[in-house]
Amino acid sequence: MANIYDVAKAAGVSPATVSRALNGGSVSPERAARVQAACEELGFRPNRVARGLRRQRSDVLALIISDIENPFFTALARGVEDVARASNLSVVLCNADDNPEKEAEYLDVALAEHMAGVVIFPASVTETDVTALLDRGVPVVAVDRAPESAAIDTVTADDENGAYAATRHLLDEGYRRIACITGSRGSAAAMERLRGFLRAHREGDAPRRRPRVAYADFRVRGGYQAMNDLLDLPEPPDAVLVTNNLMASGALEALHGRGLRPPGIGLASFGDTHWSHLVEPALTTVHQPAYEIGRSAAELLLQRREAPDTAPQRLILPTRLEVRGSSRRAADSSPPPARKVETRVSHPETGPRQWARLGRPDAAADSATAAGSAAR
Amino acid sequence: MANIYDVAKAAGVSPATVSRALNGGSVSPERAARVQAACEELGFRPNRVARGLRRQRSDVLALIISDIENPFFTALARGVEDVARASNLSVVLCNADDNPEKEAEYLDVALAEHMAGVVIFPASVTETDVTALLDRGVPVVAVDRAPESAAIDTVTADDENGAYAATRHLLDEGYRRIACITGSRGSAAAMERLRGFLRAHREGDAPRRRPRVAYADFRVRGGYQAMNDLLDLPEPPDAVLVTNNLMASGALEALHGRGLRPPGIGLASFGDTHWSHLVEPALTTVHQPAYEIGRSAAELLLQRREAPDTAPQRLILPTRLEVRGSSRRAADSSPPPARKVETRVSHPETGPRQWARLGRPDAAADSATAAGSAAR
DNA sequence: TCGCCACGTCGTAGATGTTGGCCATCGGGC
DNA sequence: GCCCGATGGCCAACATCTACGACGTGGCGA
Repeated sequence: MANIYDVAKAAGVSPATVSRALNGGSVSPERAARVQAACEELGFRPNRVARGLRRQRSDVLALIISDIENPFFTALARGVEDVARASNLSVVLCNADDNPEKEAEYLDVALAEHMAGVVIFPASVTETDVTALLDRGVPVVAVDRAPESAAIDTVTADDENGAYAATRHLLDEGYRRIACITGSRGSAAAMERLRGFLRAHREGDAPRRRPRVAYADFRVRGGYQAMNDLLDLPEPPDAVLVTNNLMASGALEALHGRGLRPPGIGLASFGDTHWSHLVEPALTTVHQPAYEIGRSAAELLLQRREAPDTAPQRLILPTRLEVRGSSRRAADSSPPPARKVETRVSHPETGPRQWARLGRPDAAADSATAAGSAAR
Repeated sequence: MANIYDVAKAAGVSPATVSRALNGGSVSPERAARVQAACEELGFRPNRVARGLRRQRSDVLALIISDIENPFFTALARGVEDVARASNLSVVLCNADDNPEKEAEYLDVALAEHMAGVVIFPASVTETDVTALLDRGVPVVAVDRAPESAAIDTVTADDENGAYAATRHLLDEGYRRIACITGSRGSAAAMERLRGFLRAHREGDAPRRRPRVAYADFRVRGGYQAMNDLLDLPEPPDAVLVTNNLMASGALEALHGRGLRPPGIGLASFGDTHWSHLVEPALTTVHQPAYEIGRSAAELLLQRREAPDTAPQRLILPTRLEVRGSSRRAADSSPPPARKVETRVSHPETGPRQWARLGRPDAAADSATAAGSAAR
């Protein structure tokens, strides 16, 4: 492939002039045109590897998550990539599977590749060490949890209020023995959600008894077992808040196994809304703004790239309660249309539910078109 | 950060010896040990950018798909990344949104970055042009469709037999007016699936009338509208085969809107099985081996990297029919356990359904554990 | 009118960090 | 003594960007 010397020769200028012409240096219009013409004629594309070596930084950023097959991360990844693309950056995808060693390997690669930045969902608050990156001036933004090793930008969802709203909703529907299936005590998100759940129980009209809490592992099987354990209690709950999408899937499976459905049992969960409006029993969900979290994380990264020495920011994005399923008080045979609730403001929903989250920038007119993607 | 000269100085050898010590050249054990020690002391990591420049190829491969938010691509991406990681490669993720221009930009980047290879789901059979990559010796593997511009390795699912099995199943259940909602005529996969659907109708016990086919756009809204159109016919179908997961979501939405469910209407679809066992009406699905397609594509890429001049391969992976929902003939109030059918061999299913596809290599004992990932 | 200075433009050379080719050296076996 | 293999050092190459210096021109003051 043609290199910058070939172009220089063809345009009758020096390589430096070609570089300046392409990267916004001061070049006379006449020469710039000659360079432009030579580039097109030779099909010249600057070698990004050589550029990266010389400039000491690449146009690639790393996204380290636990598993792209989790729809939460899927939407997050899309948010990151959309922002990156707008700045001519590429995204490398790293599935660390919640394994600190695997994660450390990827962090090493990010360092060795001189990457432009890292967006990370830390596998562990204590073990994840990003100081090597920071020392080298590579910006790092954490999602959901902040590693202890350093103070860095963080983006989170408003887990506490989301859990509060969902619990409040179950209480309003008349459920009185509400349990919570949450994640391990090591997860900040799990604790936040539990906090919101408990806060709703401290209000005036809530039952006085202490609500039951099951700690599972944020995985399908964990949700399945926790739900079965709860249902086996001598006094089983009449409603359950499940704090992530995978466990919700397992919990639903358990309910299916026993033929339980509302209004016999109330169910609310955190998670995405791809399919939760289609399942039975209908699932009220705390929608997490995964796409927006990804966007924000990438934007913080770009900001920090420009201004490395500003104080770390902590961003908390609002969640949204999507209410579905028949109310216990007004037991209705046909499912009512979903309502979306954000900070207690509700508005009706029209048309078929979209597969993708709303708010993609290019999805203004018809979000299904932009979001849907094609085949399969 | 320390470079190879620092290490050489610290170890008392030349930079070339350091390079050989790290890359498997012939170095005396004594010096190799000194180099090793120096590396660790200085925390030396070879600069992958410089290495890429010198070696004229990088350790990164591109995955160009239409949208990572589609679970099919999500599983595919995971398959690609697992194989890549085992060979110390990284994966950059590119969402082309079925837009040939966006796709061309990403192909350009792959060229400019001297990437190790490209796995692509072509946005268009006619417009997608990968010859520039091939000319530069960059291996390209196509998934699902083969671009016309060149003969390259391809990996596909056995769409035709999958559609046949699903249609056969609906016929066996006693449905007689089965319609098909498929994708645009431009998609090879859509045509393959339609072919299987029609083949099942040509068998002895099938109804003589010509089955109705709706061409939609492989998107949620397309499935919703197509289903509504079918139901508005004077003689609506009593069962429908939907040929992708997004349209299936829309079709289900339409059925919900009319309160229809089996055995009043039969439904089968292509797609993933994350949630299809939880929805109502229960969805019989043609499981596509997305993860395995990703693995195979990446493996073909690595093979071609080693042996560039072998003839292009065409790989077709089997699909699997996952039967659910009450049979029309033996109308059963409680849903029977799912059966999995592959080439007409069925085996019973136990335990809660897993979120992730089976077959992840490290998921032997408990696939939920490996697949589940953590928080959210 | 001449000279100096400032500015815009351009070319040369060097730097980025690694690897591989080439050659020299050394030691052992025949 | 010769040859061969193993080992290791030097140098160049990969393709780009940028610091520095040079050159020309135009303006302005003397």
